[in-house]
Amino acid sequence: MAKPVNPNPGLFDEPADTPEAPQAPRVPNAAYETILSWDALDALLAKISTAELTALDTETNSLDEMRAELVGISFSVSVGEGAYIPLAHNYPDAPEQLPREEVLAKLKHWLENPAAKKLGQHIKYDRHVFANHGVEVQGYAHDTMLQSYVLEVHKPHGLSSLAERHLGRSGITFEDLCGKGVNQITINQVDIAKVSEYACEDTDQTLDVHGVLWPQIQLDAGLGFIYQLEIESSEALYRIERNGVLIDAPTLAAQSHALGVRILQLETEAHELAGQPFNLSSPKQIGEIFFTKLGLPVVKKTATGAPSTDEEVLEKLAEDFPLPAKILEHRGLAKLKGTYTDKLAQLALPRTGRVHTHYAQAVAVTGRLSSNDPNLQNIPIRTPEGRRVREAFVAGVGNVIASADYSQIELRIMAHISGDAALLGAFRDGLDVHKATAAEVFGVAVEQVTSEQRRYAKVINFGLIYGMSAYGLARNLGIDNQAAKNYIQRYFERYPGVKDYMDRTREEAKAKGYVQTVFGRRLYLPEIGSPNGQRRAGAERAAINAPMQGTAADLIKLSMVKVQQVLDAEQRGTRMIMQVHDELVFEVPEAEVDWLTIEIPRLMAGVADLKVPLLAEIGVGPNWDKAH
DNA sequence: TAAGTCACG
DNA sequence: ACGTACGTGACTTAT
Repeated sequence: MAKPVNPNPGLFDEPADTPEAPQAPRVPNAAYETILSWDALDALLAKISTAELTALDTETNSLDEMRAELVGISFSVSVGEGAYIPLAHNYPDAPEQLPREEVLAKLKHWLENPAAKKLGQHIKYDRHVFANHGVEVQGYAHDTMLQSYVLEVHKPHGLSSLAERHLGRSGITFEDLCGKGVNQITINQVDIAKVSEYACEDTDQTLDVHGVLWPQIQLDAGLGFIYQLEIESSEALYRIERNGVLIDAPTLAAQSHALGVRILQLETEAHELAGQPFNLSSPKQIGEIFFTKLGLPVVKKTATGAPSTDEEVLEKLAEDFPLPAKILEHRGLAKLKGTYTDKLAQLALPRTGRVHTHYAQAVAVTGRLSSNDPNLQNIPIRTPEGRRVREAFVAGVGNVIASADYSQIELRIMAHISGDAALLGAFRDGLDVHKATAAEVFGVAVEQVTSEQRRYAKVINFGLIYGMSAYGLARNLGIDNQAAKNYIQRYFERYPGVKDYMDRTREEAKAKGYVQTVFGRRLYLPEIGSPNGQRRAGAERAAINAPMQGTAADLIKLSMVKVQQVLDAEQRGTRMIMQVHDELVFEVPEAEVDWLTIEIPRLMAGVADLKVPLLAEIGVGPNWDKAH
């Protein structure tokens, strides 16, 4: 039977998949107020000044937080109520609004007062928006997005999802207001009454969601600790994003040009070898040329059954044929040019030449950050040509770049959690851990370990962190299954504590449906009980990896918070400018280099007292490449 | 919008 | 017998 058409989607939709969600009656709109006079603003200010906690939200003309301008501000101090101050609605015949800068001047004291406690959904964004108007908001105590991330990392964290899931409330959507696709308009072009309803609903629902989630967090000391860490990290991340990183555009342009010349040359050569023109960037067309026209052997297939042309396949085919090598080189260079050397300078702010990434704090299920627009966490380093991109990450006049990274952080965490005596001993003795592993697995003295054996041990150690199988290890080392099995068996004989940890973790995941980091972050594994063996096995591997990756994420967040706190307290000129999972990058006045090279590693190593020492190493140079 | 590929830790 | 290493984001092609 066909569902009846809903004339007003979003407003009256039933929550589809949350039978446990309570059904609250829709809030009467009468309690939502639009502020258009100074008297009304004064009354609002009086109200929020005495409130215990105020939900605060901005409406803007852009999702790009560095460029977004305020269109209006909404507030709620009790559930069911709300107030909206329209500031920059400029459609034809829009009512006269209070002047934006004067309103902000009036609100500035309250906004910047740390004692005036505030709540928001994704507060890092709003911090940027206010900062764009010269206001540095203080007193942000809560963020419902981060509450959800801490409590239910595997579920969506958008406000509308939270309101549906926890309150059974729905509301006006952004698309209802502004449309979508090419016809989408910005919120300043939308009727004030409609936006007021929408904006008040946002702060109202935020306060309402907070009332449900915050008590749940308070029930568990570990979750409370992690939540506080997330709140403090949010501010540190805001500072990093705001600082941005200086990009040397001419260097990138020169690299782009050189890459372009070589790419064209490779195209010509590839077309000649193929006997016809084709698009070297199209795996489909490569497949046709390789496997249909030239009759090359199919090495492996993709997820959808098509013959694969990925790097591994091309390497293999390049042993016997000339064309795959051309494509391989073309792929690499086109990736560098298209993703990095062409793009990074475009994303810099013209006035400052700095790029400002966005760190997503509630995306990665392990507790890690992710970085986007641009992603500064996947800048090349593994090949010499790629690594040159890092030469374009530079410091301003009188400054240098410093990079501090945790050494072997995940293996150290594995040693801590497992308590394995041999692994703990290796770290306590300051050994080269891969070499030590090789000595154990191959049964030779540490001094006798060959570079080949060390390389094997390194792959094994990585494999352990990823919850490897013999099959996976065999593929990675290019050895047969039985040999891989033997290595793993040998490893577990030498490091029985690690074996126990792996077994315990699988059991814990199955019993509880989640695993935890050292600091109490929970990582849910919905597929751990799946009847599908493949999915279940995947969840088991994730269960083994998550405590290590997640604890490492906790540690670097602790470091970011601590380091920023010290930089502020000592009024240093050093600025934190990037985070890359186990690495923090700084722009440092030359006069502070001596201080920083001692103090940052000390701070990073000191954020936690584990059964193994933490080690952070730091390098300094004129650019990010030379700082390693 | 999905698929394939590849950049990072 | 199965057939994958854990976690991300961006680009290009093709539908």
